[in-house]
Amino acid sequence: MAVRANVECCVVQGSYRSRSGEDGPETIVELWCRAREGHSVLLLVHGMRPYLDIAVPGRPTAELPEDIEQRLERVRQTNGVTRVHEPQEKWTELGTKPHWRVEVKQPYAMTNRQGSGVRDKLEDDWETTSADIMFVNRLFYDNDVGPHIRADAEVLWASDSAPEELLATLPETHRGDEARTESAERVRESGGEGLYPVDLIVSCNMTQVTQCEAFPAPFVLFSFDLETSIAEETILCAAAVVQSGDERTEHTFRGSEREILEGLTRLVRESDPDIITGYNIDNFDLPRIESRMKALARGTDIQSASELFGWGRVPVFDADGGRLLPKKDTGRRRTWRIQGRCVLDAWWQARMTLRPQRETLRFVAELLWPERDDLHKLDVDASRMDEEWAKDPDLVLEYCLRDAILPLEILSHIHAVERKEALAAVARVPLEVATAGTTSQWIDSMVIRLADREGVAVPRTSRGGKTEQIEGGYVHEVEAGLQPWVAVLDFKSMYPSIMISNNVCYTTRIDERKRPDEEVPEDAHESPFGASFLPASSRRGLVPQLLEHLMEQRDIHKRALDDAQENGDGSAEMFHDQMQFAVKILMNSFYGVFASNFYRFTHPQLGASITAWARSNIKQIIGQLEDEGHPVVYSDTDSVFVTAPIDESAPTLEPEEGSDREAWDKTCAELIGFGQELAEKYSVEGAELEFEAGLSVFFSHGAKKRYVGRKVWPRSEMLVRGYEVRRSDSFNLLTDVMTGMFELILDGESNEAVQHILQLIKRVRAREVEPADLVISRSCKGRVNPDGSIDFTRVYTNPDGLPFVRAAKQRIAAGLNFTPGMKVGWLVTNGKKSPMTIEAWLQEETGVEQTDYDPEFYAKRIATALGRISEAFGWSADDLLKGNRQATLFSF
DNA sequence: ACCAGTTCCTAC
DNA sequence: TAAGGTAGGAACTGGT
Repeated sequence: MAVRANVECCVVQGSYRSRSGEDGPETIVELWCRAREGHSVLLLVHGMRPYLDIAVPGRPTAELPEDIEQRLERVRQTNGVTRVHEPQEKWTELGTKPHWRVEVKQPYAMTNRQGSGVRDKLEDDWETTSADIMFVNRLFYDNDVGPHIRADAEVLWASDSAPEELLATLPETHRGDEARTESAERVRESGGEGLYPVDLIVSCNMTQVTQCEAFPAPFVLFSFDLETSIAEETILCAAAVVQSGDERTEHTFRGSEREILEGLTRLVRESDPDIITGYNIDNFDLPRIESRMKALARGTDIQSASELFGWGRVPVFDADGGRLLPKKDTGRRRTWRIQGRCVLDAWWQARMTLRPQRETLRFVAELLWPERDDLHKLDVDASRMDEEWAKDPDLVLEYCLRDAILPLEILSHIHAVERKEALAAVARVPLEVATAGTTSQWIDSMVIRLADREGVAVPRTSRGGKTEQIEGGYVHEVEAGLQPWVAVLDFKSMYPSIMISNNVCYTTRIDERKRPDEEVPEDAHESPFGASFLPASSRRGLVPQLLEHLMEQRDIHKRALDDAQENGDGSAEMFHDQMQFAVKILMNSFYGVFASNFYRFTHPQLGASITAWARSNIKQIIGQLEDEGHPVVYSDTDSVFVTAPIDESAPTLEPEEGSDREAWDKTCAELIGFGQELAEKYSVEGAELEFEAGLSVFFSHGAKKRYVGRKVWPRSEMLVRGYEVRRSDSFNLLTDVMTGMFELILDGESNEAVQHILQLIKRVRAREVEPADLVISRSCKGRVNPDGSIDFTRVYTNPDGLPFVRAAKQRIAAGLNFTPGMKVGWLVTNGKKSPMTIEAWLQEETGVEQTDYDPEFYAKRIATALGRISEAFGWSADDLLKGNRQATLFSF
């Protein structure tokens, strides 16, 4: 008798299987999930059919073509087509017209090669839509669910790790190791591949899969690291750490390469992780395991290969063994695909969230945990791994294990898993799409399901080439010098707001050429660009609907976040904070996707209109403010920096602790009042202006996107934008001295600031500064050749003219890892030559001290960067280098 | 000394 | 091929 169970889980990844049964072809969706209670689940979903929609090409006609029946009959007779549904009206760019849903045998029948797929064949006579949707996505769209689902399902098998209460309800034929053989057969009967390496295997119909409220799923993480020989390409040893909740288990592997790889594979299959991590595993460890697996496996025997690298969450004993092996996807997908799991590389996550100056694991560990020597102490020279391994294998193994632990620490520190799960929940995609997918996939997930509900046909992603660039945001000129008392105002979610209030959407764009008979109401929204959009009363756009919903969602999470903070509920606080952040990210992604020239619901007029409205709004406000006597000192896209009308006798410096603050506090209050007043005055429905910050002083050297300010509201802090201080390709010494300089300038001590610089330049020339503080770094591209070497010529016109390419080449020559896109550091050893000579900075990895640098180069570079700023006070870069001023134009 | 071209990184 | 956007500053090379 069938036992049913209610499962609440988060979908990690989905896939599908095809079979032909007695009732014809069937496509079964496989969902790999982690249940709320902690066990892993494989869910087989039945009842879905692959399909596409077809319509008569061109503008809709009053009558269908006379031969429509014959045409449809030809469709029915097309090889691969199993059924044609009754027509439904759907909106297209050319008007609303009937669409027939065409079911096909299997997903592959849609697009199989040589133009013989159903889609290709039908395209000659029909307009095809909904014809490039990945089959698994259909479950999420058609059922309107996200990653957190509830399924009322039949239990096919449960391991002993499944929840006790569930096991108690199961007959012996359905549980534990003794029931493996017959259970595997049962799973196959239900369309699965056999006994998947999970805790619970269940099956249900798509109607039994419903949305459940998002919850933090107790994912299992697997982090690993390899140490490899530099001379031989072989693997010397490996370490892995499995994390489940707060528990961690550590494992080390040594011996023959075969033993190491088999050991890792057994551990993956036994510990059953959802997420695979490590440091730069996408570019280093996973490719290395693959190449060693190929060298060690017996020919092309899948069985033998899978013993070494069968990390996929599918049964081992199966003819269809291709899914057992991880694969680097075709195309330029950044990460690997491991069936049933997702790869979350700590390197990439750290890079994106921390923007470290350098990207070695050592550097990131030191950045995050400066006090913890045990995490970044260097005891092994990575560039001499063979010698180190020969000398002290235990030490190398210890080092390897530490490098397997660190990625888990990094992911946890930056809440990477929570962030990805929240993104998945808001975009309503499997976890793997949140971690490895693209922005347009997230937007697709939100837009397509709404389009389906609203009867809008879903066009294919266009393959058009480059089109003309659209005009972007407006940036106001900024004058060099100090400006006291400035209020910063900005539009709240400017682009989303514009899209909502003007009903901007692919489905609302008025196009008299494409739809000449469409009624154009008087109150259409006409953008300054010239394009027009229907008012919401005629047709509400998909995008405005989605954005409005997201805005509401964000408010809900923000309120829940406040409540959680008040109640001291840490986990709820984390959850709602991640959710509101994910909503923000997704809201801001809409504009970019719709302004791109390839997205399926795109038209160049959409992006151009949005930015035109934005420019018009901000310029109008600037004009009004200036007319009213409030000078605008700066503005960028959605912000305005306005001089507050504050009496010249008011203090501009915050008084010392304890001294009389009355005048200061009063002035701050005036500034705040002014800011709030402006925000209220200039806010209109759909274009809300917010008082963002109050600055007691603002400074720029006169370049757009570069400024600093002393914030007095809402918090006291220094605000810096654009300057070297913010840039990851600056060097510490410059960053530090510039930060100090800004502090002094904002305090009105520009003379003092200049004196500091002069002294620093002296110290640099006397070689009295730490070489580590002079390391410059930039990211470096490259193409990996089949043999693993890097080709720089395919990405750079003159690679050897670029210092970072030379630094990358030095790294490679030293036997250290280089992966395209990674940041490389260097010291300039002779700046007089052209190109300058440099030395790659390898000290963090080799432990070998590097002291050679060109003092004059650094003196000059510091003088140039700081001179731009001190120029406002009469000190040019040359003056700084000379140590005195020729002529005094100003006095301070 | 100055210029054009290439490249990266940042602000929105 | 697969793919969110534009505006803008600055460093450097390799020329005149």
